[in-house]
Amino acid sequence: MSERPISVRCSDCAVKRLCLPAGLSESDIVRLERVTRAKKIVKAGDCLYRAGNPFTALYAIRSGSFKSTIIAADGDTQVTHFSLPGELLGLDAYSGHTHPSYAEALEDSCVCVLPFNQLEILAQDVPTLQRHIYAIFSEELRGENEILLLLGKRSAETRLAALLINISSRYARRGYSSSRFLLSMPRTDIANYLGLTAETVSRLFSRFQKEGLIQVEGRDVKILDMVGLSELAGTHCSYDDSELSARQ
Amino acid sequence: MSERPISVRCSDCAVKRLCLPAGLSESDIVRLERVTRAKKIVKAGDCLYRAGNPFTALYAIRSGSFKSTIIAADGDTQVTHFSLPGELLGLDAYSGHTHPSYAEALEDSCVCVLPFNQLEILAQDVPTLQRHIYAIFSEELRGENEILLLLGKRSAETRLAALLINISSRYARRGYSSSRFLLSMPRTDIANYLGLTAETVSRLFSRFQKEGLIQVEGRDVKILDMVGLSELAGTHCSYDDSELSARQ
DNA sequence: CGATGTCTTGAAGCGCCTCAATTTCTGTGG
DNA sequence: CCACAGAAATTGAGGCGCTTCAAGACATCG
Repeated sequence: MSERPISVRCSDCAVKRLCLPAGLSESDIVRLERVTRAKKIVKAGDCLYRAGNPFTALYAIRSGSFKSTIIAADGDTQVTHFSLPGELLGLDAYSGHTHPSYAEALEDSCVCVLPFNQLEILAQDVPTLQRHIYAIFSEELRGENEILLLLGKRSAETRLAALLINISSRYARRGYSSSRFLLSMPRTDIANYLGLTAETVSRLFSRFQKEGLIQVEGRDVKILDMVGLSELAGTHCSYDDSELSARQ
Repeated sequence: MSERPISVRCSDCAVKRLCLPAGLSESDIVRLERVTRAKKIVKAGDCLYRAGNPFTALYAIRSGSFKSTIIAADGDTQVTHFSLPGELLGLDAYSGHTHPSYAEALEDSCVCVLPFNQLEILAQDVPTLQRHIYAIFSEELRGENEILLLLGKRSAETRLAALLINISSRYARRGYSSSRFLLSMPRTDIANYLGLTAETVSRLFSRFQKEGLIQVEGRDVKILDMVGLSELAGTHCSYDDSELSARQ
């Protein structure tokens, strides 16, 4: 896990529309760049941080993807998030001064290191940034509630359909195809995240394919019937406009 | 749902240790009081806000309790939170400018209205308050992850045991008994929150009683074997130190 | 007092898990 | 390049935990 200066600026970044620079003025972005200078490469399977590590910074994903997990006292593990470029990691660590969760790279990834005390000071000075940070926290909470609904009330097929629709729309926001993508996580992680077993997830993938909803080959997923899948998910594609929109 | 000036100041408030004033200096508390002047009485069964209502303020619970729910497109409901005095409501509303959830009073309750734009301005000026707000957001996220673990991986008995331990410790923090309390929510809400049915919850209450872990009579709960219940919950009483501790 | 909502208890059914066997994929070294 | 080992994914059969459905007990309130 090397830490080296990679000369990429926010204003050139592929995900600036989704990340902290969103909505900032040119000059404020320049100030933000001073905070986001450090980058970190995390290889697939390595952890960006582990539970118990001191909290010093937030991390913005530039490329790659991560899974967040917590481990209970008895060793039981729960995958709580899958994170894509432009999203922030570490938000849950502020209050306890240590990370309560693990962030493991699902593929070779690159993140911006955002020392939180510097970000805090900058936000004090740049109301737009401050509001954006609130919005990210708030949006994160809103999203968690949707997952609670999924885990609390929904059938296995609905859960998987909802995840596929969710990932699809998040890829779309990033300019990738919404109908075809490569899942960066293994079936076991999907199952764990959805509160299911890998076997059930595998069976569902097969069933969805048989029903003509998707076409799968390992982690390569093609959505053939977006409407049908959305109906299964029960969200009516609502994820499309559920991402953060921190206007003003 | 009346809105009237009730002359109570933060410095006199029963839950100031748990609420926004925590850690603030005398003079900063005075400034905070100017923001928190408005109170609102919400009668049992009434909603403090509903999904779709414009977001204008956060609410700090002074007395009583609330349940937060979201309603899916198909009408399915999920209880996402039970909130007690000193806790904040409305945090999930910031990003979308409207509340995504409902907050219904479980009993006659009183809240402080915190107009968010005023709070924002004050926080800009009072770093301790700013950090406290971050801490509350962050803590909230951390808590949600624990619930995900509960819903994703735990058996019905573990879920209920964990909820009882959780509520017990939250009452304790407020100076009430940790071993005996009155649940303000009906079985259906508990079941919904835990992703179970009311019948299952009822059966578990009966079983816990038969096993000598608790003594229940309707909503009146007495915990007879805190250690045993904690072991069932799998948390080893970890909820005790999981509340927000927004030092510096 | 009946009406209504909450809670409890029982019996039957189903959805997902568990266990197990096989196939496919991935990387590694000969 | 192929052989091999280990992991990941698939598929099947059986079982269990919780849900569903139904009936009754209990409390509260007009």
